[in-house]
Amino acid sequence: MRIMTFNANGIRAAARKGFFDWLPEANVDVVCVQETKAQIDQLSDPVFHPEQYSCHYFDAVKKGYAGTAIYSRQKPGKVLSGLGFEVADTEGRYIQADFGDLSVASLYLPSGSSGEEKQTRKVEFMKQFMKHMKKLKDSGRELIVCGDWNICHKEIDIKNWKPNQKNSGFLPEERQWLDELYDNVGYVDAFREVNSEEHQYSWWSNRGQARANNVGWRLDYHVVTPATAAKVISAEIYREQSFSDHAPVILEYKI
DNA sequence: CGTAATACG
Repeated sequence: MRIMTFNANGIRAAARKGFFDWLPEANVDVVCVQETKAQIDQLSDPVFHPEQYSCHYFDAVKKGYAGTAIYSRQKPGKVLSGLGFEVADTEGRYIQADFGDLSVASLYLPSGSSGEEKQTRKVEFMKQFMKHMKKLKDSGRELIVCGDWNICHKEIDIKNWKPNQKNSGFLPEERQWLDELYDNVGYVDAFREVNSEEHQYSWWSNRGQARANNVGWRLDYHVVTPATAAKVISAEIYREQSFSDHAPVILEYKI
């Protein structure tokens, strides 16, 4: 099973740049999209409902903002939208599709980079989301939470770690929250199971020549249960595919 | 500076 996570930064913009033309070539079974920045009535064009896939969108109430989606070749047994708290539910930040014993989710964790109030909201979301992850762990289901986590975990995951230690996305408390998720709650950064290379980034600033020079951050993860981590075959970031300021990240699993 | 609607990342 091949699964992609992709922050589209506007699914309509990504479509114009050829994302849906490339999709068949990517040959994935599940696509987890973040920042669709559109509401379902703005996505009536068939391009946004590729034929081979069962497509589910979860939009923000606010127009042109946030939103997640899941496309899957197999029709999900069940789709869950939201998490039961305000920010997740009104901003379309979490959608989960269940396939038998396996759940695959698309997460768009809030960004805190545009000010102190946004950072406070992000931290509050993180707190609530940790509870959700603990609950899911206890359910014993096999789980793959794909998405834009908006946190860089380690020095290896960011080009310039030193000057970014006081910037949202690489704050010590954010990195510690991921430590907690991995070391104590028991999840695994699936990408790092098979890929320990440096310079593996999934997001680059639009400013300057950041992407051309690969001055980036790894923010887009597949966070999985240990049993699933043992099934990772390969992990690749498609930096050359410029549909968005994020790159698609595809993992292949023995599922 | 790009995306999409005048904010947000």
